[in-house]
Amino acid sequence: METEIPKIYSPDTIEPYWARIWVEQKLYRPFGDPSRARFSLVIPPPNVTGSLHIGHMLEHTEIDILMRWHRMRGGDVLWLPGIDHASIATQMIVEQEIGREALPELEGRSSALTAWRREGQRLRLEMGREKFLERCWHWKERSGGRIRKQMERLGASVDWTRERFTMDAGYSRSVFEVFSRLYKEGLIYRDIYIVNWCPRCGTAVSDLEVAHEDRAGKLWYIRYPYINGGGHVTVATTRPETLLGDTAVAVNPSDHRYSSTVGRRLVLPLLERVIPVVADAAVDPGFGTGAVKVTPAHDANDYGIAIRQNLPRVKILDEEARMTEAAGPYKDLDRYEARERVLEDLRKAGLLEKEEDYALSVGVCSRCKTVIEPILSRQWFMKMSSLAKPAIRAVEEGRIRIVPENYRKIYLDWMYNIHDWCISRQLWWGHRIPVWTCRQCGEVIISEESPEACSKCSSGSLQPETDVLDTWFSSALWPFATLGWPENTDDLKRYYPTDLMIMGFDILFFWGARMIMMGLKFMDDVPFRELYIHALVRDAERQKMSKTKGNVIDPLEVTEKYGTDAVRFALAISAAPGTDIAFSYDKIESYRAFANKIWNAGRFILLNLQKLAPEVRIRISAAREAALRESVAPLAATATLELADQWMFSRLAAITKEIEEALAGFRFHEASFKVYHFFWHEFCDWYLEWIKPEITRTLSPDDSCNSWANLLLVFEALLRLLHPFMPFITEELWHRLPNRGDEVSISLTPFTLVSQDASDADAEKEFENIRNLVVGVRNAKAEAGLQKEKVAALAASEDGPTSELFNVHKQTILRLAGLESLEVKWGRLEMGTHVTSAFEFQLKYERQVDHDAERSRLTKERDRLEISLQRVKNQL
RNA sequence: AGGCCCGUAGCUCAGUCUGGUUAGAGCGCUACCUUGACACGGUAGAGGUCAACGGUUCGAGUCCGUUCGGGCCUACCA
Repeated sequence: METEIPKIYSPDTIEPYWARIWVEQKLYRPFGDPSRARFSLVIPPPNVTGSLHIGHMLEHTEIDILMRWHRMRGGDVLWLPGIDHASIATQMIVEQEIGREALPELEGRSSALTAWRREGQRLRLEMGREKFLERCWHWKERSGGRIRKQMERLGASVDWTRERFTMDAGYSRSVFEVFSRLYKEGLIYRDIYIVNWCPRCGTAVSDLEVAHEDRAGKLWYIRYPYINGGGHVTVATTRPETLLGDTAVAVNPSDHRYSSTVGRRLVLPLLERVIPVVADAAVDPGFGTGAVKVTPAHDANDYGIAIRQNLPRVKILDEEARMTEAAGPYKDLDRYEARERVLEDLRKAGLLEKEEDYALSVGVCSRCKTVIEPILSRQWFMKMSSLAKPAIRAVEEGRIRIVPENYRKIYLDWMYNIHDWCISRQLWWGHRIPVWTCRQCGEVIISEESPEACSKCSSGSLQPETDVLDTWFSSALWPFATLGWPENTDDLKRYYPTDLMIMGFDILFFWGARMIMMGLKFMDDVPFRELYIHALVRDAERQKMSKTKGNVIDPLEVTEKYGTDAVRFALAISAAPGTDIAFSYDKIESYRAFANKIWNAGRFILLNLQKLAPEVRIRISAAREAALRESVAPLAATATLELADQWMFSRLAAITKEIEEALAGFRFHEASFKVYHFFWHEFCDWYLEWIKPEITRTLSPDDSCNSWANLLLVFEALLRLLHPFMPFITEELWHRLPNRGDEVSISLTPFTLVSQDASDADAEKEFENIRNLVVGVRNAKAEAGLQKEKVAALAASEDGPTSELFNVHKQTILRLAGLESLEVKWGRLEMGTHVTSAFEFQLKYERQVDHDAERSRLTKERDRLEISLQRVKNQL
């Protein structure tokens, strides 16, 4: 009975089927078995803000390849999935949604987004905190579900039973615990300090959330007259409007130009306030005039000067970046209107000395691109220096290995220069800071639930904190909070520290560094042992993908069009560590072709299997299976194997090892390229062609079926080798192959890659020698390069090479190439070859009817095997 | 102001860590093949002073230095 197998592989029915089965069967729960090698990883939780983009798909593909690989080697593998609440990003999106609902008529207009955001923000305040949070949770359900669907469709082998969300109850408990402990230790404090304020989002943001943009600006030189006449001091500034908040002019104490000026008093232009000239080492004498205006409330540097010099702080900008009461006549003006007015007035007063063009880098909100305003504000901070120290040591001592290595230095540089972290946000969506302040006595109460009364004075009048924590505060706890901390759960004991973390460079500081600090602080151990930084996916022109440029590749769209396996493979084969990926539809198409190639190789085997007479038995003996598993010395005694089988078995063992090495080093491109090339150009082009006559032959029950047994073993091993890269098609074909219980039996266990872990050391060595003659050349080089005298002696002697190793290679070449003799002279190997190409002549030789043509070809090859002594001699 | 990455075939990229095979792949291109797994295929082929210069080495795409071109990151640049 023949089953119809289509000529073209169609992933659109097969992939969703397996995706569903995998989830339903909860296949990817870890064993929890201590006798197995543990491998755990917690997912970098995607933001609930929307659906996954192609960068996520790359990240998940890389992780999934490793997870499946470790699982197939018998490991106890945990990949824990989850989602991040993404405080500021989600709040913005939900506001925007609310705005859109209120103003549907703006749909399609270019200004719609801004208007919706503004309206949404207004409506949020109107509906109040509770209602708004309901909306956010509603959004979370929708978006979280979408993300989960996408990951299932990708075939991500996560354990859904352990899925976490950064705001679920248990997780929030961890957040509270951490906050409370850090507060009690004095590592979290509340203070008035200069913070980065986004006037549009209405919240403080951390240094990391400020993006820098180069803009053309101007440097204005302004005269500040002495109070009692007799000249002026000129200062240079890029922000003249902040003059209104100046409380001093500062110079460097060692700047002789100003030594007599320090201590004198000036009249602040426009406002006529009297301000002193102070000396402070923070002033760079080389900038501008060497004298700098000091605006303590709106500049972090100046704030430092103000503290040291005991200067007053005048806040002239409010939280919407409008001028305050303190700005006198400029009150209520926007910061840019104020700038124009101030300049105009200075000009009129003759105090504007000159202006110069000046390239400045201006800080903008990384969310909404609004220019950030440094503002003096009361916020919560985390002290970082004591937390950073162990995190620096962990990386320096190699307890965490960062790959690629250049990121290690970047990490360390940042950690050495770390500043305190502003952790409070004036937002609603997120973990509310668990603090109440007594209105009576000012006592600060840390509590998970709303307390009844002040613990100190028993007053019932408590002021709750309204701010929430920076999203990254909770993310920093991810590796242990997801495993149940602060409870000492079995999962925590078994799977912490995790073995690996994979993330993009963009969140190394936001997240990676902070996880390391928090893990060391609360678990007294690193959160992960290796940190692999993956590349960015760009478009074919290496441009960043963005919706506005319209060059995004949507994972759902390409997955539907080409199949998940093809997209995964295209991503994996492009993923060279440290290099961004130029991604294109062309690429995906060529790996769809690869999937089809795999399909058709399988189809060929299955069709011919069906044609066999029912009484024909293919038996796979343990010895044959062992030959495949341990085929490290293919040319040794395994006499039952045809040459082609020996070759195939040896190549399979070699390539498996190479792929495993590549995966261990996160060289996904290398691993996938190897499996691609091997499957197509060695297995299909050579082996399958070689074995074809045997496979298509009509067999009788007396036939040994050796070729069939070999082919089935090899093909099945190849499916397993391919599985981490292309899980769907390999799963489908694997299930179509004859199984245990059928007459034709394949006894290799399904979840073991062919591996050479337990190989005989001598055999391995011989295999290495034979497989790669290049190694021999290297060794010859080492002898030649390092021991010149010895080489000179060798070169002088007529009887050629004396090296044992070299003779081995000579013999190998002779045997493989089927040559009668070979002239070998000591020196440089002109033709490099290895077992593949040697076997290729042999295979071709035997396949060709035309022996003469092949003989001349081999003669040609032999000529290229000539080793020339001349060069070495000349050089010596 | 520091730091990082990239420059290899017409295009997009591997290969550089660990120097040594005839520098590879995909797409595109040329010729032939609709052959019983696969035209999303096969066979054969064209196409490369590996950005430039200098150094180390018996040997450099690979290591070191300089320059040019492109991109990126960090920073309390007033």
